[in-house]
Amino acid sequence: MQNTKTPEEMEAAFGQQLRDLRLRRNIDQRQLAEQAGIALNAVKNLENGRGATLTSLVKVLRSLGRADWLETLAPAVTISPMQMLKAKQPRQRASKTKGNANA
Amino acid sequence: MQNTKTPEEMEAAFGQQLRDLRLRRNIDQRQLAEQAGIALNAVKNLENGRGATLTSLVKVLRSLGRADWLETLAPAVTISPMQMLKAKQPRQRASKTKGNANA
DNA sequence: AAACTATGGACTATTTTAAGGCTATTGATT
DNA sequence: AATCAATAGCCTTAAAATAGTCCATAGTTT
Repeated sequence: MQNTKTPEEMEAAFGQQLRDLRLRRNIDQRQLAEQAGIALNAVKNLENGRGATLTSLVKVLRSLGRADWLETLAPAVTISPMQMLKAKQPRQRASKTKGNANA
Repeated sequence: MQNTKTPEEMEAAFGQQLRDLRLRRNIDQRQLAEQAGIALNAVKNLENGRGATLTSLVKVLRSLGRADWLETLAPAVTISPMQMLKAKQPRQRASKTKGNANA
């Protein structure tokens, strides 16, 4: 069962979360824009899911004190020193062999 | 103690995580771009932190099966039905009173 | 209910990114 | 070590986002 949301819907829902974060801190869009160092319009775009750049998002997250969230996408896999010795270095490019490695 | 990373560095580090996700699935940038329905260059931009749109990011996350991550930014606060009765409806706009509500 | 003000929406100019193609590099494979 | 293929980088054009301003709408406050 996959998510049926369209990218547009996902952006809008995401914008709502940003808004929630901002409101919990009780600051208005103008203040946030100023703190983040971007235009008020950029904040509006983000919250309304009307298109934004990753740069704007990052700056806003920093301002909201949630920059750490960006690091939670692909948590680094930690292995023991013993395993480390055996392990081959991680792949830097996708491999040719069609049979793909893992899920 | 705050993070000293610049927005640029954060974008680059984030791009690296995207790359990690992709490599774990062992697909190349071209395939990912195709699946996501965006240009190969957009994928490069994302992974190298050279500027990207939120739309591109969302499409890529969908393709990588990590769209759910987008919903983890501001988890909705759940309260009991009893609390619900007392609770005032959440703020829709930042308040004027300078004393801000919560951290 | 009246006043106040945060937010949405539109508009224009400017900057940035997407798209598509092409080459150079370099990791991976045999 | 030689080949093959994934990726970086650059170019041009089109599309999209930013910035700045103004006004309309609608929460909030008094």
